[in-house]
Parts: sequence; structure tokens; C-alpha cells
Amino acid sequence: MSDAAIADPVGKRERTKVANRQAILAAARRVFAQLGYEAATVRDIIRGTDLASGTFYNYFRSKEEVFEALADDGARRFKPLLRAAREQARSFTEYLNGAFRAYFQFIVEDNALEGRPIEERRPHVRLDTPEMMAVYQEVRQGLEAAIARGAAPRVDADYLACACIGIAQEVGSAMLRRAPADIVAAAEFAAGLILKGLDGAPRKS
Amino acid sequence: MSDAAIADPVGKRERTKVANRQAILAAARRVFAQLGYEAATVRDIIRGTDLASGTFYNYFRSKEEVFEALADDGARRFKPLLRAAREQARSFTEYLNGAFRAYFQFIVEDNALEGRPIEERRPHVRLDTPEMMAVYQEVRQGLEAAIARGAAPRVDADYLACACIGIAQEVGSAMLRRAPADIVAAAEFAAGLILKGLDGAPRKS
DNA sequence: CAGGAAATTGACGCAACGTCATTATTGTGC
DNA sequence: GCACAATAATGACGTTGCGTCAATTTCCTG
Repeated sequence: MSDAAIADPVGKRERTKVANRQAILAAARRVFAQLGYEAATVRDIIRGTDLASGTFYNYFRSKEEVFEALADDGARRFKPLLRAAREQARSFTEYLNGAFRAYFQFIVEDNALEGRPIEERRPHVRLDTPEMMAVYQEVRQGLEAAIARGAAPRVDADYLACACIGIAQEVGSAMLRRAPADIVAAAEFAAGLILKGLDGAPRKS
Repeated sequence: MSDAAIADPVGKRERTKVANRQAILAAARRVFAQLGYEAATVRDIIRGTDLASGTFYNYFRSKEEVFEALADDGARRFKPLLRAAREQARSFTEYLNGAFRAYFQFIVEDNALEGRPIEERRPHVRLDTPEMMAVYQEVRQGLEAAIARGAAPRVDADYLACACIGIAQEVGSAMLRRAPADIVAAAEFAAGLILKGLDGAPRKS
């Protein structure tokens, strides 16, 4: 068989452990989408797998921790895209545009699952997981690099990174509410705003 | 007696109803600050008042609803400040600066309570309560008015409002993490960024 | 002041939680 | 291969917090 593809965990122990963890995360994703985060229970999640209730606690301490793991996974998947946008860009303008596009593309795909409205899927938990911090760092480093080589003015990089993230989140949410989501337009708006402020944002057609 | 000060609810029924509601909200504020939002239970909150557990459910359906009421209260208190910033401003630049200052001032005061780190006090969540929507509307109307009279370019007002809110939230959080919080500097950064993009943001000292 | 409307109370049944002794599975040394 | 240790899965169980509701208290009204 072509199990060579997944060569990393050799022993059966290791393999089922990874598989179980993934099964729980997949079930949680479905359950959150269907019942909403608040209404979902640990039992609902574990029922979505072929595991017993006690087994859940071998992998996560709580529903919150499962959500954090999902968020962490998302951040882990997204970070390389952001890095790629940075490396492929030939200018600061291109970098910003590419980064915003990558994010908007990402959230469109991530919210493709059918079920309850997006707001109810999200939890009442904090999202400052390690991988989320890493994304912030990547954003900040990208901006600091641009500042260092003179491609951007010497502004407060922390505030700037936060502003970019805030814009991405809020404009991204607004974009998702529209049908159909226009990723390119949203990215141009966000990047234009950062670069030149209101004068740089696209005029409304 | 000088009950003339609070003349609105005349009957004792009405008065205790308002008082109880306020007591629950005040207790919830304390409990969320002390235990963190997730760890807090309805019982913890009600224990912070001199009411019985059942009484809680005469006022709120759940812990979540209490939090929403707190958020709603905040939004209700904040909206007039935003409106005032709009009416007092003599230019669009002044409006933006005043609005951001008002918000940053507001969150500084709102987070003055001692206790757990701010992130654990509240769900890091998009709260679409009625009063929150009203704040969004106020922001949007302020921006649309500026666009209408030519003080700002004709950009997508929805996206712009979302971008302003996103910047306010994220830069505001970053500001709170710093000691001491410099409201004026943060507002200048945010307003400068909106107005002229990176070129408009203050250079780092 | 009587009678009724409205709010408060806390005990109760229930649902979900998290634990843990037991059982099953996998890895290891001979 | 087999025995034995190490590790993980299981689900029943005690615990905790939830939301309800009949009984009780408080307030209003005529």
C-alpha cells in the first residue's frame, strides 16, 4: 500500500493517537457548525466520533481547548500563506495586496461548511493561542522588514500590525456577509487604505 | 426624603426591578473580572448579590445574556460620545481624531477594574447586539456624511466603517497592553492611518 | 385593609461534567 | 511467538451547575 505518504508516525500507537485527535477536531468542526459553539457539548463532539466519552479527556481538557486547537490549526495553515505573500511580493504594495487576498481567500474557504450562522460557531473564548501569536509576529516582521528597507515609513510597527489585523478581520467579516464575496475588491480596499489612507482606497463604482 | 433625584420609576416594584437588574450586572462585572468569563457561573454571579438563584432567571436567560447586556450598556453609553465627537468636529480630521480618542478613553475607563487579565474577562467575540449595531450605524453615518459633503472620497462606506472599527479595536487592545496607555498617541496613529495611510501615521519617535 | 397581581425564593430533577478503576491494545525483551 | 509492561480506551459514577416551579413574600389597587 502507499502508506509511504504518511511516513511520520511509525508505530500504531502514534498513528491512532494522531487519528483520534483529528477525528475529534473534525467532529468538533461539524458540531460547532451545526449546533453553534455555545449549545455544543463535549458529549455532542465525542458522539460524532467512534470514541468513548472518557477518551475525549485524553486529548483535550475542555470544549474551549478543542476550539483553541481548531483556531491554532487554522493559524498554522495560514501562516505559510502569509509568508509566501511576503516572499513573492516585488514591492510593499504587492505584499499588502497579496497578504490581504490570502487572508480573505482563507476565511472564505474556512467558512464554507454548511450549518448555523458564522457568529454562532464562534466561541466565547480568547484566541491568543501560540499559533495566533505567530501569525501576529509574521505580520509584524513583514511590516518591519518593509520599514527597515525604506519601503514604508518608520511608524509604530506594533500598532501598524494591529491595525492591519483589525482591518483584515472586520473588512473580512463584512465581505463574507455580502453575496458573492469579492476577495479582490476587499483586498484592494484594505491595501489601498493602509498605503494611502482614504485617497488610496478604491472609489465606489 | 430626597427620592426626587431618581424620579423616573415611581412604584417600589419598578424601582427594585431596576435595582436588581443593576445589582446583577454589577456583580457579573466583578465576577467576570475576578474569575474570568469562562470560569464564571450563574451561581457565582447571583452569590454576588443578595438575591436567590431563581431570581436571576427573572432578569436574564443565561450568563451569555448577562454579558450581552453589559456590552449593550457599554455601547449605549459610548454612542452619545461618538455623536458628540461628530457634532463638535470642525473638520473630518478633527472628527476622526475625536472619535478615536473618545473610544480609547472609553475602553481605558471600562477596563479599570482590578482582577484577571482583560482577555479572560470577556469573550473575544463579535457581539452583534442592538446597541452594538447602533454604534456601527453611527460610525457609518458619520463617515457617509463626510463623504456626502465632499470632506472624504467616495469610498465604500460599509468597508470603511468596518475598517475604522477594526483599527479601533485592535489598536485599542494594543494600547491597553502598554503601560501607561497613551490615548492621544493611539488616536493620532489611527486617524492618521485612515486619512493618509502610512504617510499620515505618526513617525515613531 | 382585603384581595389579587407580581416578584422572590430555594429545593428539585436533569444534563453535562470530569474522574478513575477496569479492560483492551500495543510495544518490548527473551 | 510469548509473557509482561506500558499505554490508551472505556463507560459508570459522583459532582456540579443548570433552569424550573410550587410555595411564599411583597407590593399595588380599590
